[in-house]
Amino acid sequence: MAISNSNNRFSSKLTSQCQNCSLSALCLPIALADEDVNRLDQIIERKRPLKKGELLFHQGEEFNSVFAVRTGTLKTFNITNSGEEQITGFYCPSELVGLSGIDDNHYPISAKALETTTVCEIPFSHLEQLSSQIPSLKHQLFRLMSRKICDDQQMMVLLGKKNADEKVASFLLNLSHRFKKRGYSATSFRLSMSRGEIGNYLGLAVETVSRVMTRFQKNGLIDVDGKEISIVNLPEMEKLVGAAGECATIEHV
Amino acid sequence: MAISNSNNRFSSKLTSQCQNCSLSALCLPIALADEDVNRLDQIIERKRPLKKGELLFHQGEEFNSVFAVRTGTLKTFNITNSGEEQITGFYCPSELVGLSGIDDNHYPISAKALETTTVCEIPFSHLEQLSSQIPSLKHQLFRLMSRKICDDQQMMVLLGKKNADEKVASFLLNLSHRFKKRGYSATSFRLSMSRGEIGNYLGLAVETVSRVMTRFQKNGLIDVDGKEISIVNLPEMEKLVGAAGECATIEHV
DNA sequence: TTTGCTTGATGACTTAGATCAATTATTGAG
DNA sequence: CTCAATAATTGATCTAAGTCATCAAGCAAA
Repeated sequence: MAISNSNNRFSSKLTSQCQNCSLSALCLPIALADEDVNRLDQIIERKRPLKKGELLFHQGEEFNSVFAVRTGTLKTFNITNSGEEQITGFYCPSELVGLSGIDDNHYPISAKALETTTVCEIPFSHLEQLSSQIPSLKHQLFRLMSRKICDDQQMMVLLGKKNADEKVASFLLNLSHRFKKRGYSATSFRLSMSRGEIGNYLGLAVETVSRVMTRFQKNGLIDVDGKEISIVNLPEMEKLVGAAGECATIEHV
Repeated sequence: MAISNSNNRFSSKLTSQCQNCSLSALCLPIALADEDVNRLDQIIERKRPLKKGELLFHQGEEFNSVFAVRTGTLKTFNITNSGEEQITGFYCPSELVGLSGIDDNHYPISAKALETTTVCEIPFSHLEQLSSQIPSLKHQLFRLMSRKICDDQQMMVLLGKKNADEKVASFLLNLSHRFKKRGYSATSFRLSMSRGEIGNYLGLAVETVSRVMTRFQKNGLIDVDGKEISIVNLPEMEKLVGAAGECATIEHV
């Protein structure tokens, strides 16, 4: 029940947010055992909201917790030797941030709020301990990490092999699928990141992102109004990306 | 003792190969408890060697095991919708392949031998079970997966932000560090992959890889003789890549 | 040894996307 | 609401790296 409100803490009833949480697969299968749900629920801290631009954690900081986004959006990035920022991911509600810090006990990236954002903090040592007692919890953790590896590798394919059109289309469809999975519209949503951030993430210049999106609109693939996006011709977009089939692209957590 | 010979199975003495294995951190801390080492050792299967070009597992196949490379080299790749191969990684002795299959119980990639290669097969269900009984084993598994996430993200930075020179230099230094870590020369080694495979992995055309390496040689950075590589001017190469500092680049498992 | 067959190197040319520059929208602080 | 600051669009040019083409060097089969 990572994403429930505190006043539900000791209730076995799940809030609607919980049901869409990436941790739900982690919580729900064991929801029957109220005491387990409560044990998990009790290690989770709800933090005060982050304002736009605030850091959740920064590159090099000691790792203690992973975080589930409750509302809002985060980006993760690292600062390269040449001082530029390289965005490595965007995190929507119900997604988990910080797993890369487990290895050497320090976060290798920073996480920053793109808008007002609330998160659940899950102290990793507690989670790990609890996972010893609840095998299905441990298995879900392995699965989550495996999924992340899978997704990152799809991103490598995108960066290494795709052209600008395919990159932008993949990006939009990926967001679409993530929204849909959580019960929001798959065809109409708001981008919480700037064009510059999209370009940075996709390995493209801002201008290229802008041009591609304008062209997509001209060709009737999407409808752009600032940060509001509608996918008008979903099949054509999917054709552009190259249909489904690849790993967990579509199932991006 | 993932990488020991079978005749050492019931001995608590670790072979030298074991000591350099990525699983050693996973084995050695518990080496004191002979019975634990034996328990781990007993679930591991040594497979017959793979010949060059043979598949260890293929994209879509049911996931059952992760594999530790004992000798030789593997590449992992997936076939994109357009039918091209995209290489996602190279695996040297002591490195672990297959973690991306945990998520949906099927490997999302294929793994192929670049030369005669032997691996230890570690049935994941057994490993997971054992990890319930040995907390340090579980922790090491989390760390290994976290490390992989970290490394893949560095690869994303490489693909998204670096130019051809930086890509090739990063690649060579990464190999160098991995060899060094295992007690081999950091400055002189043999590439088991073709120029084409390097290019595919780095998001470059074969010709570009070839030209960059030739230029590096002209500038006295490296010495190339077919697949044999010597890094002549390590400091200059490191400067080219942009020094250390980033995540686990240098600590690539 | 000869005949492919594959891999790598190198030159000539092309191009996708970057960079530079100038406008035009948005945003948000006071 | 107003105005500076920031973000997005659009056009003109430039360039890093891709593509195409050729040749040389290994290597394997016969």
